[in-house]
Amino acid sequence: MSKLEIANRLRSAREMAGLSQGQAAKRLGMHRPTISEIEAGRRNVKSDELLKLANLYGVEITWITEGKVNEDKIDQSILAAARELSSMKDEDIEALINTIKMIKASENKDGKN
Amino acid sequence: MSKLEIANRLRSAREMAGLSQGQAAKRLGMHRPTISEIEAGRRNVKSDELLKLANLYGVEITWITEGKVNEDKIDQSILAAARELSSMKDEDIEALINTIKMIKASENKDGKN
DNA sequence: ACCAACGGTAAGAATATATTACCGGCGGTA
DNA sequence: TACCGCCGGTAATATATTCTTACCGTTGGT
Repeated sequence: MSKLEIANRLRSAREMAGLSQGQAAKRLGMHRPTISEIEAGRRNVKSDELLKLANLYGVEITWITEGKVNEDKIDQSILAAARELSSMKDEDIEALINTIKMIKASENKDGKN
Repeated sequence: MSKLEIANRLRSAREMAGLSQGQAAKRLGMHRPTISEIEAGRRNVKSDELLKLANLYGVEITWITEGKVNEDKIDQSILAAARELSSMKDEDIEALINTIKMIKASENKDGKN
């Protein structure tokens, strides 16, 4: 199903990025047959591979997985937060705080290419 | 690494969606231990699972994988409330906003189990 | 006490992946 | 022609992961 579509879009993205399977594999520390099998739809893509592939190919993950492009950047974010906060339920705030802790805990991570 | 972050966000998303591991597993035709192991960061998430999970939980894939959401706008009413939380850094605030949006989205979803 | 649901995890079977190697095709070039 | 280097596909098998069932302790309700 969407596995094949993902495979196809991964191949398209790689080609649009002007990379061979070998080049992509080398850059990501993967083996070339892995790329080949993935693009053939015979091999699953792990979520962290998906991240690295999308990043290397310069596309958004949602384009790989769903074929959709996400638009804008977060700008007026803080304003947004304020309003949303006011209508949140207590349990949601609790979950939110847990998430904040999580964010804090994983703060020193790298995500860029 | 990001595998653990993904695991944490998957758990957060599930909880915010108000689903137990068993409910989520049943809905997606997965086994409960699979969800458990994924959320513990011991099991890889396949790309199609990622798709289904994000969909079920009512969050965007990019939030799961990268902790980011590209989305719209809101107002400025309760700015003060947000500022209270704003001993955080900008990047954390950004993540916070994304989380809030996610929570709101899940509220209107199929909250019930 | 019971019961039901939750989430964690152990263990062996089943499946998937990693890694190496080999294949044929294709452009260039001598 | 032959040779070369790079490309992408794939076979083989040792290794790793996942599936599946089952059991555990905890919690909340009756």
